[in-house]
Amino acid sequence: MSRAAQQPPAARPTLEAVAARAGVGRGTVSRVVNGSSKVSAKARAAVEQAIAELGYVPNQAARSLVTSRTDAVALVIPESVAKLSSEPYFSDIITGVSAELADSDLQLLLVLVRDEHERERLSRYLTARRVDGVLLVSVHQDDPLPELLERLELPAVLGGRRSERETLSYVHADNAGGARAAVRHLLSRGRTAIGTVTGPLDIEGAAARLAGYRQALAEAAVPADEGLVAHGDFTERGGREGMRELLARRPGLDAVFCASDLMAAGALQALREAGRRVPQDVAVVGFDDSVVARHTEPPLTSVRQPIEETGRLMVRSLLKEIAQPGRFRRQTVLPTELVVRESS
Amino acid sequence: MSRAAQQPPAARPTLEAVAARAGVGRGTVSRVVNGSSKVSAKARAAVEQAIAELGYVPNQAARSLVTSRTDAVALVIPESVAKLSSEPYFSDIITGVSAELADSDLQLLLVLVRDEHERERLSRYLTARRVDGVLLVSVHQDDPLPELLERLELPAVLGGRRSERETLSYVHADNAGGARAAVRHLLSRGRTAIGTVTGPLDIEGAAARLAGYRQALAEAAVPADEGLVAHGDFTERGGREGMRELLARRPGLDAVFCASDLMAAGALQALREAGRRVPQDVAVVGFDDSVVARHTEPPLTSVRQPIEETGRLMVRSLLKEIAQPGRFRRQTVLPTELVVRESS
DNA sequence: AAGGCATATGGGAGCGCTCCCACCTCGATG
DNA sequence: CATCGAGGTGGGAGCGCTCCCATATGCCTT
Repeated sequence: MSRAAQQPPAARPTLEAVAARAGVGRGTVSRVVNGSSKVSAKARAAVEQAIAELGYVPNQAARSLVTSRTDAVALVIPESVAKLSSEPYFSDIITGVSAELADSDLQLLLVLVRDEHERERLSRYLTARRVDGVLLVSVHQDDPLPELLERLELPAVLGGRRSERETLSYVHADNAGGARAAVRHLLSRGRTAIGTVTGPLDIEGAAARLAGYRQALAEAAVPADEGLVAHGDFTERGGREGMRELLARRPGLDAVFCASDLMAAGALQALREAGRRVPQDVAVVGFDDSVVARHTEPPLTSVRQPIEETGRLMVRSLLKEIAQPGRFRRQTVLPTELVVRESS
Repeated sequence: MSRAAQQPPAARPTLEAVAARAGVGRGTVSRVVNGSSKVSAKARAAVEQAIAELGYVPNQAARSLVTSRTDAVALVIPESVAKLSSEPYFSDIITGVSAELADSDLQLLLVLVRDEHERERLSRYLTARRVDGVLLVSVHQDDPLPELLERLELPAVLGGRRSERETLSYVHADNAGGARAAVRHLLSRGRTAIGTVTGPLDIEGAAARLAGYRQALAEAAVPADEGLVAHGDFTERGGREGMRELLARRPGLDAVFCASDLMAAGALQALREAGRRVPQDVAVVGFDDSVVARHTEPPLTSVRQPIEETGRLMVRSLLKEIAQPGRFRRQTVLPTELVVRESS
């Protein structure tokens, strides 16, 4: 007796069981569960009571099998460049995405792609259409994923874009504008020899920040000097090395714009190491206005971009695209804002 | 013609189609796909070729319907306390979990629980058994989720534990030991009036850190002084306020152990504000050895706990529990390590 | 009073898969 | 040479649901 009781972990009731209990047909129960309006008040009440009594919960697999919807979307984060934990960008994206998704009935699948092998796995997964849509952040120029998404006609929204002629939907911050504001700010502080440490230029956002830097200088009629441009990779180490390079090439520089806060933190280290005072000798500006910006010594002036908001908007675009797959691009650009602190 | 070609997005081939093409029965194809050994080499070759030619990918929903496995696990993060982005702990857990999951065929569902309403949703989700297992971090004393997991007999592993008599499987760091090491270190530096800012004590890890602090003092025969204990909540602000409180109550204190780096960063602010030098006047030690520890001024001495490893081990335990649901607890404690920097 | 229409309802068919059982081959055995 | 079992194989049944069509019900129109 006790054996029998413990063996089957309380088989879940089915639609059919609910129908029987409520004294209606399967169709009616299905209609109630899915919120159809074409059900009489009486039938609805009976069904709802039966559902409550039985503790009925729909079986998603069965539903999915017939509707071929999965009620899940994937957030894909290529982790090739930065570690999740050191790059606050990803955490904020996740927060925004999750928050916006909470009101829908969609589940969030998190997929970190570390290497070729894992990308392969993801491709198979997407080909199997195991999700209704995909959010993809930190896209590289030659990333094969966006193309795959287009080919599969899978609803997708990018965080960032591959180029200015992006064919997929995307949401991103006004990187060029933000960089421009940063450099103008440095100019307004009387700085003239302004260097920059870029991010990986195969990410359009990084390229746009470099372009913004150049624009601002050009507007101010400051002659271009490629010796003032060092290439980083968004990491702290990259920032440190980029800064050292700049100092070696142009010892007289009096300001630097870094394409990320993490790199700016690295730059601060290199400057300290070289005995330069910040901001007296060299002013520093970062990008992202992440947690680190407030904790460096001195705290960083930085370009704030609304990352969490980016995640939210990505979801909103994706939901629309899923609702009506008439794939028309939805491309959103969010404004940035300069936050001035002691480093400039 | 062109219309017809564009309408159906290339209906995916089914098991049946593969079987027809390979000239075998459905059963054989299923056996090949699922790696059964009871298939002749010839049949296997034929099936594999057909799969390749047709680009067949199994339909997970159909499979799930009959096996009632979902091939997905959920990582549940209650976001009530800290924001994902300011708390590097979560990012590292995610990284570890995702890495360890990559080799299995399980998908990672990320569920951030912000409020009662979302917890409700999660409960329904779990009741529907939409995942094969659950990873739950940052458990509170009175969190109803662990109980639900036990009731549902859903494989689950906690990051941390509810109490010392935890009945579920868990993985966590040796919090008490880490705190003890931190305080001993301060004692060895000649500090005697050592305060602490605790985390939320309904999290066992935070309580254990406080206990470790007390143990170390007791061992050294330092009389207990409740005036040296302030309560925080793991946030920077909490650390700042806790430190202010301590300074007000015990102006003569010469060291403080904070239960998280973020709180230590806040404490540094309060100390600066009060004109105390670190470490000359007051030594500071944090916990976690997160990114912020390296960026504060001065950089923080901190207790390193292997967070990513925690995530990995949680997954390993969960996989075992899923494989053989004979629910026997697997409880792992990981060592911590003191990292000494300039703040002490 | 008969017909017409909108609204509700029941239930068959079928989604793509795994499970399992019946069957079919062969080589080994008595 | 009949018998047996092990290894392979085909395919029926059925997982729980939605879709859709046939049918029923009630009320308004002429």
